[in-house]
Amino acid sequence: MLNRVILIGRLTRDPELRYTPAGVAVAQFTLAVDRQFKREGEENADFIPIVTWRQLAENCANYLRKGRLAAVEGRIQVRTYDNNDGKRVYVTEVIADSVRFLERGEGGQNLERQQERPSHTTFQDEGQPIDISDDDLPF
Amino acid sequence: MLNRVILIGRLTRDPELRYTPAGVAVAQFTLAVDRQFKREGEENADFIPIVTWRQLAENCANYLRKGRLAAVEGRIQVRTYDNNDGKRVYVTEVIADSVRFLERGEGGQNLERQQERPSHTTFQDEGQPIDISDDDLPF
Amino acid sequence: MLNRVILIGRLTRDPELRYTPAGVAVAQFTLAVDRQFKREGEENADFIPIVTWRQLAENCANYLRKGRLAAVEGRIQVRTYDNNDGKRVYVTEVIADSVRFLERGEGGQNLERQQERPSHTTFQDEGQPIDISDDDLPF
Amino acid sequence: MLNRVILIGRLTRDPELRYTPAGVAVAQFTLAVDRQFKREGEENADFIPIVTWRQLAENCANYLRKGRLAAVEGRIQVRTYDNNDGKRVYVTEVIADSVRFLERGEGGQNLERQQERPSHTTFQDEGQPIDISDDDLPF
DNA sequence: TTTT
DNA sequence: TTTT
Repeated sequence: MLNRVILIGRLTRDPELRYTPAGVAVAQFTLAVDRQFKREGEENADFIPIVTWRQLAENCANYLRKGRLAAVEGRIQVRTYDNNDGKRVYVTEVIADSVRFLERGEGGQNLERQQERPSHTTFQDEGQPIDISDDDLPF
Repeated sequence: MLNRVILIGRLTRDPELRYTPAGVAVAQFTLAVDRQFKREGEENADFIPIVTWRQLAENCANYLRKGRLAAVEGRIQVRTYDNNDGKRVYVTEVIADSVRFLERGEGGQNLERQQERPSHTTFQDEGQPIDISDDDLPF
Repeated sequence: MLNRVILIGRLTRDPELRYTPAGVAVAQFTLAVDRQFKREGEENADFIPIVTWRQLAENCANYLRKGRLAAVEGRIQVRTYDNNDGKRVYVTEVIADSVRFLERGEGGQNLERQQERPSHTTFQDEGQPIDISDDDLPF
Repeated sequence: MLNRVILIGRLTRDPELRYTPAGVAVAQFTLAVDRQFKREGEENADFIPIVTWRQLAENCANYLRKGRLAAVEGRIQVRTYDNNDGKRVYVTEVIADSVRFLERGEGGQNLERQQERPSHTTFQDEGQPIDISDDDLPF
């Protein structure tokens, strides 16, 4: 069925790049998406965890940095696992199939990895889902 | 910033209708959204919690039932609270501003509340967010 | 950049299936998408032309019929050509990459082609755009 | 039914602000939305006409300029009218209900109207559609 | 040229 | 009629 999410927000930290045991790249970061209406005594943003795979993961790790504005297109995924206390935990993430960098990287931290970075480029994930079980996941 | 979600799926149960202390209607239900690609030994759907407010909540409670197909438009919201063990818990929900009923209700459980129900109608939330804190929430 | 469209509506006619000179399937149909607010003396729907390619085109031609409810995901494309009077004409279409059939086909016209039709299935286009010029287009 | 469009692109010109006979503000501009895949001998962008109403129209006219990057959320609308030669003409536009300015205005043309302009602000249309017929339209 |  |  249909499951589509489009977000524009800023990264709360640099993306974290890892690899599955099978060697597939995964990058994770959190988008702070400002809310339209602000209320007293409340956060004014939603902090939404984003997951990207394969080449898109590597591009995000190479070109995105904390504070940068990005547009993310993807789908909501709900993972579930049992924690140490035997309680079921629900993890909701957006699996991105496209990430657009809305600002050029002009300085900032970790610049060394940003040398060849593009500005205003869209990166796509073109892959099918990978056959991994949750315990293969590097996080 | 931009935060938009569009889902099509089926209700896993009848919607639950409650009221805030201030008397504002809230309805909750879960949408089972089938995944595009199926993998071995895994759920083939994401179960996504939906929240609706005001008149839209009442319409959902009146006209939607377990198993029905619906299209939901809204935004991702991440709530956070500390549980009994003093652990921070993250709750991710889709706050709907429009719900479209994609099937007429023709029988099924709880029919009594469905007498005047429409088929293929879209209901909208037209309101601003309500000023409630988390402990006002009836769930 | 980002260009995303999501529509739910009914087909105004059966899809038209054609082939480019190179043998690539193209299907076209129009979705009638009801407007939220109705006004006096006006159409109550937008009639939006949809184009699908390759296997998705064949699936639409095989399983979709006039009057059926469908969800379409795609992007807006604006083609331009010069007509007989030497005037520039703008054609706006939605190029679909996914079509979901929201009703099973239970009779209706052209039933012969509907024998094996699925209900509530999503079909995807997985292809890259094809290298054709406008005069290769079979319409 | 559902009719949702999300675009990110650049304005091809400054917005044009007009008023209906009843005094309602309308702004129009065109978004150049780069295509994902480029093909030989073809435009690499779709040029999509955007219409905004009321306060949102005034904000666009005040703060958006040619070349600026913007995110637009809205719906596809197809208008139809008969031209001088008695031919039916179809006009497809995106009626925006939210426009986000993705770049601060830092110089450029027509700066005088940009003094108090915000950066990275989202403006919303909150109105119902206005009861106008096509010949009231100022364009 | 329009669907329910 | 098109933007970077």
